[in-house]
Amino acid sequence: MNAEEAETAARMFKALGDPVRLRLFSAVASHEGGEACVCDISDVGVSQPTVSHHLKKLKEAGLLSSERRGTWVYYRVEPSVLAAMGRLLTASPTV
Amino acid sequence: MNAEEAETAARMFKALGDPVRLRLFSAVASHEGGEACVCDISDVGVSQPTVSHHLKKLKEAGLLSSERRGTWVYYRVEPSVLAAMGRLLTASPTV
DNA sequence: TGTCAACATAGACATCCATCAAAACAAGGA
DNA sequence: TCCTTGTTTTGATGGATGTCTATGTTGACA
Repeated sequence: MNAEEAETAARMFKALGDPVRLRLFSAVASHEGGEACVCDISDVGVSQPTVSHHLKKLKEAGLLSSERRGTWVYYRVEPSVLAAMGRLLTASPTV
Repeated sequence: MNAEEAETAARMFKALGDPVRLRLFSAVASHEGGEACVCDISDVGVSQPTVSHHLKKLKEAGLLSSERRGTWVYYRVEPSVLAAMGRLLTASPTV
């Protein structure tokens, strides 16, 4: 694994390396339809701006995407990125 | 996912959320025999004490274990923890 | 147009973290 | 015992990060 690959992958792991973000991500992933509006997942113990801040981070890391529909903004997981991260962990050649 | 679970899992993701640590971890995992001494994997572009610092972090997160054999200290991956992290990502019910 | 609700941004602040140089520790050999 | 090599710990420092309050923006509706 070269420096560039490590940089990209680390950015994604880092995004999940915060308890609040991990709970938000998990809530979106497990929500009905694979997507959730912010109002559905905001009960993680921090203020609303903080939730918004963390969702932005997850989005910047490529783990979530968002779309506004009327009053609400819906977040959904990016399946391909998720699968890639999973492979990176389980496919480690622990010979 | 409750707060406590998130705390534990986030600690592991966080440990891999640094490019240097990710490269160190990958180097140990892909090294012959599934283990490597520090001298085998120190060429990641930072000073040797920094390497030691990061290896300690990975160890504290439960991702690596270490053992001293004579002059050298060998690190190896903890397969069970790795598998659990992989499951956490790929088993997300993206219904 | 005005108001309300959902969400995002800005700015401030305290804390954490990656990094290095220097020193300490551990083990083997002369 | 002294020296050399491999590894960890310590202490310092600059930068990143999580959190809040306050404010801005966007869209629905009367």
